[in-house]
Amino acid sequence: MTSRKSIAARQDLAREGEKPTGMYLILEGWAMRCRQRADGSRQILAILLPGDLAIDPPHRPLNHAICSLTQVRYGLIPHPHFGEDTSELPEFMAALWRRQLETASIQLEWIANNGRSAYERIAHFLCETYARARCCGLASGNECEFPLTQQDLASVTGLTSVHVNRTLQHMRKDGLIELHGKRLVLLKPDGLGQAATFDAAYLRWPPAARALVA
Amino acid sequence: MTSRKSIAARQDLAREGEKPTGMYLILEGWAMRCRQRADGSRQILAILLPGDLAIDPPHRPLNHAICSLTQVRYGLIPHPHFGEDTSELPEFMAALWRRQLETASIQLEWIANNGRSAYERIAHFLCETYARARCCGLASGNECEFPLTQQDLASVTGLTSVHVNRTLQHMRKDGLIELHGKRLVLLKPDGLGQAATFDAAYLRWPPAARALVA
DNA sequence: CGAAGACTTGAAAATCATCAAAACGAGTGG
DNA sequence: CCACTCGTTTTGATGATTTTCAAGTCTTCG
Repeated sequence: MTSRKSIAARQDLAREGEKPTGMYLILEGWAMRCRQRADGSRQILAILLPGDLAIDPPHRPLNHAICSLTQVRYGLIPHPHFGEDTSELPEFMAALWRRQLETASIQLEWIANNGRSAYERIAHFLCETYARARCCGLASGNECEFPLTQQDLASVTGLTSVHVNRTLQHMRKDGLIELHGKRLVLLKPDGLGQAATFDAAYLRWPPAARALVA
Repeated sequence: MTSRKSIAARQDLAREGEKPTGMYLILEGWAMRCRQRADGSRQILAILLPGDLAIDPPHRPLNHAICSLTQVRYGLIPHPHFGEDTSELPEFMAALWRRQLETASIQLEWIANNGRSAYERIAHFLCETYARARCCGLASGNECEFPLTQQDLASVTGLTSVHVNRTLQHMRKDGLIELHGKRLVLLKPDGLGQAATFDAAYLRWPPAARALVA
């Protein structure tokens, strides 16, 4: 890793238009891929948790930004080199490849959001995010840190914050969740999963990232 | 490549629940990733054109099917092996890696659909698909083959076929497209691109696939 | 305490879904 | 060539979902 940096909440790790010089490895805190739209609204394209890598094509301007949600510690790892004279460790390449396949699986699941209702979308995102947070050791019991505002949830799901608010109230009335003060509690994980048709199988959690962090 | 196969239109190359034994390389024809939902409706998660690779985590059941849209010729390539004793060609690995990054870029773009209106979604899909088809040599002038029905378009965009129909009529009235008989014409590519806020930069087209096919 | 951001609420309007039926088109067999 | 069928496209009417706008309340934090 070339460097380790720290950055405050709600700042850019990389801006739209920049050409990434490496892969961003999140060491601590929450980050996201975030696109600014012409009308000023934002669209969140991915959530990055500790251990996650933001890998983008090298030498190409990003068409979105990579931003912190909370304070973030991160590292910038040079892009791997696959040429004849590669000096990369094979197990590093293997970990990277698995990671990328996992990322693709998560992205497919987000694409499936297009066919889901507001309630399903939000429920699915909460299930996924909780599961991922849990695997980074960020959850205890049925509870985890959750630094997204309802506005952020709206940017994730492509809904308005007003509708997110009402849908969350609906979920609370259904006794599925608690959500306040940057903290999420799954009161009925199974019920929520059912509402979201959530099946965690697409989430694999090899501790590849830990090898990279070490 | 272990084998080359041919399959009729609207058949499964791989079914949900199967564990893929390799990567599906499309040689000819159109294919898709397709999820069957509980209520019977389908959701199209990706379109696969000649030269495209469907790569999934090995040894894990697919949570969706890979199906043909038209008649398809394809090959099944063993998953790459990254161990110490890897026997893969470095340029093969490099091509594979670039391919996967490209796929991730396209997927991010589809995720952005969550924040788009029906008109934008459809316009964006048409732009992207035309651009990709063009790069496979499947387009001439502003015209290309387009084997998706309006029902398929609905499955891609997460809309109903009725609404897709009305939106297409709207586009025709705007003089942007012609679409009938499995053929798409972009009458005003720029106008359509503008309506979709489409920027082709995320599509890179290294002829990597050709190296794989050869 | 004050200010800024986040959350909540209500009413009206736009978008999109649902249901049902009709028109169109391509292919098949008589 | 015609009649028939099947899938696709088109149309209309109605209803649900979601957005928009605007205002109010609640938290958090300096």
